[in-house]
Amino acid sequence: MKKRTTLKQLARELDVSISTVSKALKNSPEISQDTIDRVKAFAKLLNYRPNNIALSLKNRKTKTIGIIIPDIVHHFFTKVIKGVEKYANSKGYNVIVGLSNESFSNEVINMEMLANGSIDGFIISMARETMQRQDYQHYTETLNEEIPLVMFDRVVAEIPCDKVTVDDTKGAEIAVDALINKGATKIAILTTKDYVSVGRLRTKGYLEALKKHEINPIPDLILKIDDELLYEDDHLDVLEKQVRELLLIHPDVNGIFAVNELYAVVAMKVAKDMGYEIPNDLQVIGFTDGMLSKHATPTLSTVSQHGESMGAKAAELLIQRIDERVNDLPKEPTKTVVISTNLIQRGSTK
Amino acid sequence: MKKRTTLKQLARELDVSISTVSKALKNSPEISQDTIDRVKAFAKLLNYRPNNIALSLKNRKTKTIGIIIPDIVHHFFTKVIKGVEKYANSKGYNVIVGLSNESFSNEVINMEMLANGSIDGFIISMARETMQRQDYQHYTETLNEEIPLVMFDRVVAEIPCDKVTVDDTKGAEIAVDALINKGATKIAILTTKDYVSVGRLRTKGYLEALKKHEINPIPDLILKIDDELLYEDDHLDVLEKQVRELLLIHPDVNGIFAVNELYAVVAMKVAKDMGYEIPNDLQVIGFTDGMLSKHATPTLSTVSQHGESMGAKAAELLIQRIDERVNDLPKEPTKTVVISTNLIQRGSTK
DNA sequence: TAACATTACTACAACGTTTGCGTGTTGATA
DNA sequence: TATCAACACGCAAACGTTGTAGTAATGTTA
Repeated sequence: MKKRTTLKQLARELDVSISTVSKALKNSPEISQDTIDRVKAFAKLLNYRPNNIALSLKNRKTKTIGIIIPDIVHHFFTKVIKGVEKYANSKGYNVIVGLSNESFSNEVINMEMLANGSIDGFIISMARETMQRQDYQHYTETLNEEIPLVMFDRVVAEIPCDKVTVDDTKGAEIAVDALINKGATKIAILTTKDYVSVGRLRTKGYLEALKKHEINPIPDLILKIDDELLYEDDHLDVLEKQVRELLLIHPDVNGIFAVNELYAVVAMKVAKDMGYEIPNDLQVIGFTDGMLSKHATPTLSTVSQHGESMGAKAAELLIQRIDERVNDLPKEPTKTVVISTNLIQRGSTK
Repeated sequence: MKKRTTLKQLARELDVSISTVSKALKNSPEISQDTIDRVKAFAKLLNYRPNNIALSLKNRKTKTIGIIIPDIVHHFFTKVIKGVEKYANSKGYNVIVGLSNESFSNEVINMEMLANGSIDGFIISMARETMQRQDYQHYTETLNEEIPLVMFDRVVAEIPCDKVTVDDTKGAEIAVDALINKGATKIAILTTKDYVSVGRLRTKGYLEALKKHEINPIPDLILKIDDELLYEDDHLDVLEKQVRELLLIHPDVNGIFAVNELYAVVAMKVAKDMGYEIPNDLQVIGFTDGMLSKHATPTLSTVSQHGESMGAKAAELLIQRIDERVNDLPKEPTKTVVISTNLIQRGSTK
């Protein structure tokens, strides 16, 4: 295997010491201009570039951050990665991606693979299974080892770390509020099981909006769908069936709020099939502004989560913590940054 | 900053040498069972884990591969990453992601950041700007340094490296063939400018299918859209306008083949607006099987690219090359693996 | 001309591992 | 009681850097 150019090689060929070469390349005043020029010329000739791994070892930091997400085939997470990457790159950091695939053990394994010194800190959104098991040991261990950790979107209060979330409750409330103001009187919600924090919080926002308008919530109209079927195509028909049943029993539903865009799109499809006209008979609002929302028919009004901002913010918080740690600065208390949502009005509402 | 447990610490506290600790942890026969037990117990107590960076330095390999893609907010690339990650992880590799954002300089910078020893090899899909400029110096340099490189999807013949592509021509041909067999007689194509290899090749397939059926291609029906507006929302209306004009001039078009799903979905939208009924008046087939295809109305028939397989295959090829290099095996000639496409029939065709 | 400052380097340790080889201590054998 | 394995461990080098401290060879000052 051909070896890359190293200081040692340059030193040997130029007949000076390794330190001289190192210093010359850094324009150290200790070295004569003459030598500096010679070294630099030769280094360029051999296309020398310092070995990052050696630097990481010496400096005890890798300038790399790890991001662990449940699924990459997902517009929201993808936006977050983009935000992380942009910010991280601007600070000279690289980004290494781990996919938990919604599995607890994958999450643990991935974190362990990276916590061996490969990264300076983590950005994480919990796997579904981790939320279900409520087993957070790997997070606390990471923190015990003083590896900084920032959680986003799917967070949990028990872990004392910086967090970036969306105001799920508020976002949902605003969406449902909008539906009501646009004339919807009987509003259903398509949400997830309660262990998914975002589903729970958005349901809360739904209820609060109803309360504000003195509408009594009807349990039938709250459809808690098993999150597992969210991205598995085979199960989408289950979702369809449930929505169909809902509309059969309550044909006068004239508003639907869905906690993600896929539920919303599926609901629109079922409703259209059943003869509803959107938005006249039935108005729909989703959550997360992705490709589907933009290109559904009709286009879907939705609560935008600003994934890219979330990613950038998470990266910012993480890098701050890394600096704090590396420079032995006093520890700031952990903070939770809430990114505000906003409602994007499109064709599925009046 | 708290330092992580190292062999040195264990050695000091156990009052043995560093080598003894290292060997004990590896169950070396040189070390007595008694010592092995003591060391292991203590190591577990202090939660010792070997420092990956030090290992990387020693072994001269990082067990990390870099993937550089033009855009992560894109279903296809996301699928590829997933495939890469899965395969790489199964082989003990990590994946570090670089985003070129379709920009040449970003691509170069990203590669340089990683080529400093941070990764053992690259998996790359070219940025649009790189294709336009046809400047491949950074690829050849990488190869000169003997850093293995695998290109996928957007590849270029000039670079002597392993490649993974889709049979774009064949895939397009099959799609157009299907349209014709289903009764379409006047078929338009929505494609990209020619510098985008996939656009060019798919157009070729379109022409071949027409030829096979002895249909004369009509230049008007070949719409070469500037790829730049593909993911920039502001420009989507330009696309819409072009499709609308096409249909106004040629109202008897009864088939559309689009080289990606977004073009297809937009075309369907315009056509529906203009009163076409899909698939009865007009049949549509797209390329790339993403979220949009599955959830458009009607659902979109499409040529599936099998992104995940492509990613897995690319990773496999790359890791083979890395092994080859590390173990100084004789160099296999470079190969190009073509992943076959298949046509998924859905609601937009009869 | 002895003492000292300056210049231009080199040596060395350290970051955390692994591993081939050397070595001191046993107990057994001749 | 010398000789020799076998055993259990330590030493040192190596991976590629950086930075501190040390050192020759000059030139400058008293």
